[in-house]
Amino acid sequence: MSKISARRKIAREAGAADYERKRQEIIQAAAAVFRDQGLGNATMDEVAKRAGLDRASLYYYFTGKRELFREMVGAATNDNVEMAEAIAASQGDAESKLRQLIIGLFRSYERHYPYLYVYLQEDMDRLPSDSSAWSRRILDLNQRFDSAVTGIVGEGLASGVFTSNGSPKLIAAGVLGMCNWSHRWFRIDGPRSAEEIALIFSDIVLRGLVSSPPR
Amino acid sequence: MSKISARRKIAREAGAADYERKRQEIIQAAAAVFRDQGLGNATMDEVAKRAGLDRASLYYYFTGKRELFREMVGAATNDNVEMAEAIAASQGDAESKLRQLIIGLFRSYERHYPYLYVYLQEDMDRLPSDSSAWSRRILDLNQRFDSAVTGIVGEGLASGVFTSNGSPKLIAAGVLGMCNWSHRWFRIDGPRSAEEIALIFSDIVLRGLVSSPPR
DNA sequence: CCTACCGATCGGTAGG
DNA sequence: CCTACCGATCGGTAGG
Repeated sequence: MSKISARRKIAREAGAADYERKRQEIIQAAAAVFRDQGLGNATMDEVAKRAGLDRASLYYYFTGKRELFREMVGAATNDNVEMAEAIAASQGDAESKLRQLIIGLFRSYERHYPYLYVYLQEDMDRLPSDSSAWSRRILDLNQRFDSAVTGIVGEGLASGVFTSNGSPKLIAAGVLGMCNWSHRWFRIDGPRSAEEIALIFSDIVLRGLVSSPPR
Repeated sequence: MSKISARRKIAREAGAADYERKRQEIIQAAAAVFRDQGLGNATMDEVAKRAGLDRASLYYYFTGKRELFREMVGAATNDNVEMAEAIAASQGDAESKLRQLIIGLFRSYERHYPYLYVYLQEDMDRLPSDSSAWSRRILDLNQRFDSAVTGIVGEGLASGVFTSNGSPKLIAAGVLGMCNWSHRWFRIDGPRSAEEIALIFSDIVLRGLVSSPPR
């Protein structure tokens, strides 16, 4: 019996719900391990221990480490891009859009914790070169996300709402860096919520970008 | 001095210079590989290829991958901390200090390229747990660096030069994130010099932090 | 006896 | 879901 049909059989007998629940448990456990150790250093043995089952059993639910990683970051990154594109396409000036984006991003980090951080801490350019459909999709998502942010900044500069010597791309890189670097220090049980942090950061960035009224 | 010992001395001196030169060549090659692949994924074989010698020969010059990494990032991080502490201890208000720090940091990235990026892209908390003297030293340097930056921000808030709802630590994390994330996108042969980028970023951050005069 | 290596192979561990 | 095990690969080291 093939792996797929074995899965189907189990799914029928024990219920697809159990199978799926177990998968989610494993993803949770794996995410904690990946976050702590990094994808490369993390071992499947460690994941198994954290999930409370034998290492070999992981391969019943997932084809391997790579699939585990992909499933945990795929949905989260997708959400993220949709959020950014919705904000970019919305009504309002660039200032409010950029603020919404920073807030949306931090909320996303919190809601999907730690999936997006697991993703952020891996440099996709450096992951074992693999021109798979997944890699191409995630690269496309990344580009769309960057485009949305760069677009908002560019809009702000063009309309005169923002003032800066930097290009939209460079400014976007700065703002995103400020947010993304939080993967090194943000803790879900820390003193500040993601939203509080987002507000403070967006205050700084927007005061820094928004053109001062003439005095 | 006997003929023999004279010869030995010359041989030793010429050898030592060659030896040191060779070491530096290897460090250069290894830095490029570590930067491209990340420390964990990089193989000594790749380093050897890039350096143009046999893999086994690397072990004549370095005890291993770890020593290679340490030597390349050690000096650079040390410079960095001294720079930050000198700025923190200097005359001037927090605004000019923070600007100097951002500029100093980007200059440092450029000058030590890619050593500091090799360091930044590794999460020291996650490197194979090793409470060696080196690890303790580098951790201490990190703390001193953060303290210097946090100190400058705190000084700015306390003196009223800066206005923000954020703590010095949080603001410092934001500013440093903006700079540090450049390890993902800054290229030494890119369109902007490190200094240009630093000026643009510090304009944004400082306009965002410096208290507006009452209108 | 030291230097700068090389070809071959070790022990240990990873994913599967 | 486990026990036993593989093929491959890595960092590091032996003798010459």
